[in-house]
Amino acid sequence: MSSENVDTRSRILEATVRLLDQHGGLVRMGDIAKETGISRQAVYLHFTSRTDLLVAATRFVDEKLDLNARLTQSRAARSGSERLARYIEFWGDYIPDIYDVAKALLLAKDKAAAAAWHDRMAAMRDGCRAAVEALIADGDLSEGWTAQSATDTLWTLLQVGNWENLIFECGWSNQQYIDRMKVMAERILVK
Amino acid sequence: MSSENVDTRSRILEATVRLLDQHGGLVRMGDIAKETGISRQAVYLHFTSRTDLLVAATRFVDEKLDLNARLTQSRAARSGSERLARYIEFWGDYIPDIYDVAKALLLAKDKAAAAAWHDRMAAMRDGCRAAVEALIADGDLSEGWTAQSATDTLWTLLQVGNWENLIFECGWSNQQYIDRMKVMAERILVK
DNA sequence: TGTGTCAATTGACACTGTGTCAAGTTAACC
DNA sequence: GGTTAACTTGACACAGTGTCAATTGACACA
Repeated sequence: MSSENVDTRSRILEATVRLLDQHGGLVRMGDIAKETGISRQAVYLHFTSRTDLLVAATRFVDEKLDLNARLTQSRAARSGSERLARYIEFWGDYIPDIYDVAKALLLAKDKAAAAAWHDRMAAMRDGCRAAVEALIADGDLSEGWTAQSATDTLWTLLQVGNWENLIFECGWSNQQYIDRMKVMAERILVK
Repeated sequence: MSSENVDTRSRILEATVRLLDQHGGLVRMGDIAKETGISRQAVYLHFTSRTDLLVAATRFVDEKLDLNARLTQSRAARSGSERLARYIEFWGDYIPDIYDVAKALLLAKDKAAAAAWHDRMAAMRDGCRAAVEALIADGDLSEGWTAQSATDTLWTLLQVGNWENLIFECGWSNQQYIDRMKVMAERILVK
């Protein structure tokens, strides 16, 4: 039966996430196997490659987080400016939850990993675009921006690398990240 | 004599920069040796490790660029706001010149490479801090920022990852990067 | 009671890239 | 002619990924 199969697969994913949260990035297939309590080769019975596993791990974490529920606040916003603020809150709450796994994916430098990362970032960009369009609908996008360039800007502002820098290098709290990011986005984009 | 030595060393560095500019990041020691016209082992007679070579390559490029000359405009600025603008121009002109080499250093994930990158970023932060302090001296730093948090923000805004995203993912020209970055920094930080 | 299936195990192995080591070559310099 | 230093050649250790083949053990079905 495949229920045993699915179970092992989940155990591998859980072990992967656990290890990544502890050691960030530098986790080997052998470590994961050990943590799961199976042989290294057994991991390859469930995932074709390390990247495949990492991609599955990010999806696995996403599923637990119920992103749609988290996004309702932003989607229900009644002004563009509010939508922008709620989206930044969503994102600021989300990053810490996926950071370790996402980071590992980013560090894996093969093409499949890059493509998977690209996909995630494209999805995030859609959220930025929606916020920018809500601003435009209100006539609140400030001078000098097109929908495109404003989306580019917001999207870039919210890059994981910026969060990483502000949290780990600058020592900001996550709340500071969210609050100040809202201020920045507001000042840059809102009329 | 060591002049032959120095000469070979320079040829290695030139070959390294050339290859990194062409193929970005994925350049092996053997490739560099081949491009230089020497054996792979000879490279190790001049550089103790790949990271050592990459660090030397960034310095090598820096030396050619005469950073002090490029920075005089910013340092001579007569207002905080102008200093900020000139610094962003300096940085925006600088990144394209070192991007490929810096990127390779960033991709090398050992500790020495991380430390070298950290140093470069710390130097860039000093420039940000100077601009922020010039703003403060003019009484022009906008509400809500301390010298520290404003420096954090500007520093983060100017991260290479943001340039990379805007140029390669969003398709901005370098001039657009500079102009819009000035607008952003101004709106965020200047009263 | 056997038979087939499927997950998992074990151990060997190919491959890539870094870095090391030892012995030998080449050329310049005295 | 002999010394020195840069360089060459080829072999090798090491880490980590991914592959392969033979085997074990459990469970299901008949």
